[in-house]
Amino acid sequence: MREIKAEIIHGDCVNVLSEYSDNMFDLIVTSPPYADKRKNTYGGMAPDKYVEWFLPRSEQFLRVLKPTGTFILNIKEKAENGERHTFVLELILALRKQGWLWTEEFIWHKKNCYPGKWPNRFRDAWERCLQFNKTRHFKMNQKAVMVPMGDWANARLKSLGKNDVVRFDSQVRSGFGKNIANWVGREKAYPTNVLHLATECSNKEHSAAFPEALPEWFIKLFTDEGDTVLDPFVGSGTTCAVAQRMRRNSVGIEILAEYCGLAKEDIAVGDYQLFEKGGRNARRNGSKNH
Amino acid sequence: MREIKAEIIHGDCVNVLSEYSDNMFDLIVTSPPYADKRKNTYGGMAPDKYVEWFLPRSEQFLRVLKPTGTFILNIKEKAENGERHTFVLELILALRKQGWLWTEEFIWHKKNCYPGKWPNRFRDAWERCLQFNKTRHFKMNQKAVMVPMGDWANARLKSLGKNDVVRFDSQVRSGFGKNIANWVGREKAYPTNVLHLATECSNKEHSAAFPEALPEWFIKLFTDEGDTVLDPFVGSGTTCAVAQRMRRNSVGIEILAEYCGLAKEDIAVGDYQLFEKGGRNARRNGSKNH
DNA sequence: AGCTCTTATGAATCATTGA
DNA sequence: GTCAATGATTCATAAGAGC
Repeated sequence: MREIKAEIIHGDCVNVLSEYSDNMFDLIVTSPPYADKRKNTYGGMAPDKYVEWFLPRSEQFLRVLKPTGTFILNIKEKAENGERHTFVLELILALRKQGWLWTEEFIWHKKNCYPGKWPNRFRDAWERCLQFNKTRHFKMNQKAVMVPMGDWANARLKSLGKNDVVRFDSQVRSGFGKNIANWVGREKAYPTNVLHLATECSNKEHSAAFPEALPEWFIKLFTDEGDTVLDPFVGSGTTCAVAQRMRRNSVGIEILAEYCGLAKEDIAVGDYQLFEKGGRNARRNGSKNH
Repeated sequence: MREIKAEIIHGDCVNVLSEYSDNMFDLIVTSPPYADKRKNTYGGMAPDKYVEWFLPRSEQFLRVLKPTGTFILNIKEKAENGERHTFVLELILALRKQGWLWTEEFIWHKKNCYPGKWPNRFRDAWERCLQFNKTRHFKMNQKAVMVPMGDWANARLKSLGKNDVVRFDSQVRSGFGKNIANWVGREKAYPTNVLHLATECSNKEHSAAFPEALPEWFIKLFTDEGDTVLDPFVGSGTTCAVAQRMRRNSVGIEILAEYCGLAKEDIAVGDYQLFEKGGRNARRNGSKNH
């Protein structure tokens, strides 16, 4: 078996990537810091400056991505003064001008979105997962995501517990998944461009930007084993941990030193997890269990 | 009981609305012709020209909508040459320049979306429902659209024990205090900005732009009984039929005569009036309708 | 195992207060 | 006034504990 490498690099991706050659990566999947009024958070920048800040970075992404590669950008605009901010729309337009193709917009439906109540707004339960490409002919393994539950379902088809039905329904939302028994021997269904995932609510001290299932899904869809994944805003290292577990090489870049430390721990545990064949949650709490 | 009126008017909404006074409508909800679909029937509306075509119409919408009213625009860009077209993004930006507030973007998740398979694209299972307003203080009846609560509340409300009010400590972190008193006597929760509705599989010959549940939801949310709803691209009349059933007055405008006929059938005899653009004079098509 | 019940918590938003 | 910080509101999910 070939060795799988996962690197976490401390620095600003615009600088770090400038030292990489062209056409290195098969997939870029990331959840950049959102524009925010609060200056003291993660490098917080004003929404008005966001596009200007992003473009030099995406220029590097465009260069280091293979022609058959894909760039997935998870982002959502905040409400401000009663309005949705338009910086994401402007970013899409600017990226197209930069040379990207705006291939698709996936919706991540956050089933357990943040609570709250306001006089003229409901809770925000979705985020954008924007797909950009360099060419129309990119790699896409549709079959890899045909079985939403993966090996898990095959192992459990015999028992047919209540939870099996529930989890299947929540993944597919297709209306025909009432009973997992119907699924046996049936032709597998392709997913749509709407992803139903819960955010992770674990007892951890630091929060991941997105749940592991999100990068996992895109890595399955847009890469093969042995390919190389980049997350230029890797945060606590979720993307690299998932990539390693799935036997994809990965490079994660993070500007905040304290996150880099966490990210490296995550990889180490993930490496161990290769033998476990356990779920995501097992890996999260791995240190407790072993 | 006051009488509820439903009018279907044959004509182009930009002309028809010019004869209406300011501030007439409480809600505008519509699903306009998509840019690339009915190109031949609507006079060559290429995506590139869409914004230009739309703005004179939305200028009328802005004028005839009450300050407390809401404009809901159901729209989705199609994929063309492997890319999503950007005309909807450009439209949002243009509408803001025109004076609209872009208050929210609801996602309509189409549970049973159109089947099909493509080499590098999954089925499109969602559409945008863009919410625009004239002011920040618009009418919104949140209680009217509440949904059954998750199961956890049922069990929870019986016990009402202990530290249900804890987490109020609220010193570190922006964690919520959970004040169980807010749940007493409640069986329903507020929805989110993601709508899960199936498309309708009716046997009608025309293709319904949206299922009845969609205008119904927004009419519930943004109007009271006796209010007045406008659909400037009413098509087969779905919006007016729903409005009448919910005891809201409505005006539907449609440029295609054959759709006007269908719309007429949808509305109970005696409760609707069908007008021709440009006045009540008997004209060429008048005999067909009356 | 397989239930139920308990508990923790998350890329949120707005009105108000303070500098 | 303009901008930043604080307080108030709230629900789906999963881990863990108990039976």
